[in-house]
Amino acid sequence: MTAKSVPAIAAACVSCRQCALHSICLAGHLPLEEARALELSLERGRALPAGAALVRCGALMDALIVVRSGSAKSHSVTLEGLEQVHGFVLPGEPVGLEGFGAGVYTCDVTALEPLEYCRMPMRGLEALIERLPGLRRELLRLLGQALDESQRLRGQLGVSDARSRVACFLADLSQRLARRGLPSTEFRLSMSRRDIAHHLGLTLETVSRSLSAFKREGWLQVRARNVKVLRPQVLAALGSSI
Amino acid sequence: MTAKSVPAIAAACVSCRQCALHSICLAGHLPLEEARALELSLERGRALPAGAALVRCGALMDALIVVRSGSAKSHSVTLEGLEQVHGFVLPGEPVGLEGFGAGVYTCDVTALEPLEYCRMPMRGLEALIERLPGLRRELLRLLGQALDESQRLRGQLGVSDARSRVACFLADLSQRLARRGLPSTEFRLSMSRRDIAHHLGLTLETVSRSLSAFKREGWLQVRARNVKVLRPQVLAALGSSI
DNA sequence: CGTTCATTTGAGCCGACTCAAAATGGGTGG
DNA sequence: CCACCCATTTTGAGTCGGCTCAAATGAACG
Repeated sequence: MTAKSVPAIAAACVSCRQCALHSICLAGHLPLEEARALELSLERGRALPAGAALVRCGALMDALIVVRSGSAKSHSVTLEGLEQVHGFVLPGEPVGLEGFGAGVYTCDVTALEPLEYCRMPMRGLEALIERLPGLRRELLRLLGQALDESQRLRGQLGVSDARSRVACFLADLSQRLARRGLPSTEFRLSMSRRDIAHHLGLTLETVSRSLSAFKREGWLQVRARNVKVLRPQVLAALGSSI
Repeated sequence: MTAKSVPAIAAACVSCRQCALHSICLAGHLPLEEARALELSLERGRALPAGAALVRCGALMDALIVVRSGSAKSHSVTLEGLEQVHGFVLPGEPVGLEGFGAGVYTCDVTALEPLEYCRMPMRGLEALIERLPGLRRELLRLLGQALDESQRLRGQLGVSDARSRVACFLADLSQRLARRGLPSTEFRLSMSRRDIAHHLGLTLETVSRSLSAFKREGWLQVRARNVKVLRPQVLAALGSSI
């Protein structure tokens, strides 16, 4: 009695309405012509195989990239050669926003599965920012939100134990999937235990043990990378409060 | 033979040239009249006593605030009532940038000592953003930089032990003081051990023990909140590499 | 069907936490 | 100026969670 194989995250593709660029594409209160002008400089539907680099650390940030389908991990390597995983990118989410800091990407973003993305060249973006107030606001909003999430997650890591972190990770992932209209209680993890561990400041063994513990207590089914959440409330409670 | 009392961070006040708003105030390539217009809507030199709130969680973000002198801590409270300290704000640094996410501040910022700050109302800011390309770029840069720093710090917390974190904290503080032209090897900590601990995901006892260990090994002098760094390289190495 | 990588599980150890008490420092009022 | 009080900081002892090292199991792919 285990979780059955379900379509990978890659199989689903958000519509423009659910895209993080939604309010940019539709450009708030823009007249139709302006919205069209925007889509003209937007390169859509580019594809990458699993394991390919969407963004490379140190490269000039010459475009704003948003994942359209599939998933990726944002990561970098410390001076000692240890990998830190900053986060996982789901469809509709922008990539490499921290590149606005220096105009250069400061981390790698790697596809975890076959992936599609949209690309908005910076040159065109800056010109549009000048004309479109909604775009300006949306960009600031995205950055502010990313900053808030990063700080909040860091707080979590500081105060919670291993099981809470894993629960928090699952709850967050589930919630983000739900927001995209994807199945949120039964899904396939596109990242390895090692990736999860490096994201949560744990070892892969500890992540595995936590998942096994959840399974043993009947809160979820885990079989390899297939997950089925049986007690969402319990996970959410573990993740956010204890 | 201990560190002598030195002026608190509060005693120093950055000039506009060292301010994070520098490129905003001078507004890049702005004609003089525009720079003057900017300073007109900028409220400078407001003051707060130690312990007062510079920003309150949940409050509407109606201005962009930059600390001018003194220092503050950015913090919030988890659901369980545990305090998490997101960071410490030094002169010249902006405050509450994550408020751009929802238009509402998502953390408290509290003065650690008597403090002065500048305040740029959002209404005026938005109008200026429309007109001044340099201001737009600077704002995105600040947000991107903050995001990058937050992610980088989170990575540190994930992989390093207690002593490395404390060393990293001291090295970072020292570097930021130096950038402001303040003494960077001998200074007074404006925050408590508890604040440092909650910032680094440790307990206050562990922070104290780490500082004592550094003292014992001759890397720095610590006496209450007065710190004198004797071996900057060692601290930096501990913080960034081990 | 075999190879290879990812994941699970076990045993033992170490560092950071918890609980507790002593010491230090800063500030206040007499 | 001094004595006192309070909060902060330091130090100690013991426990436990997560890490390390190691081996077995399971899954994926050609």
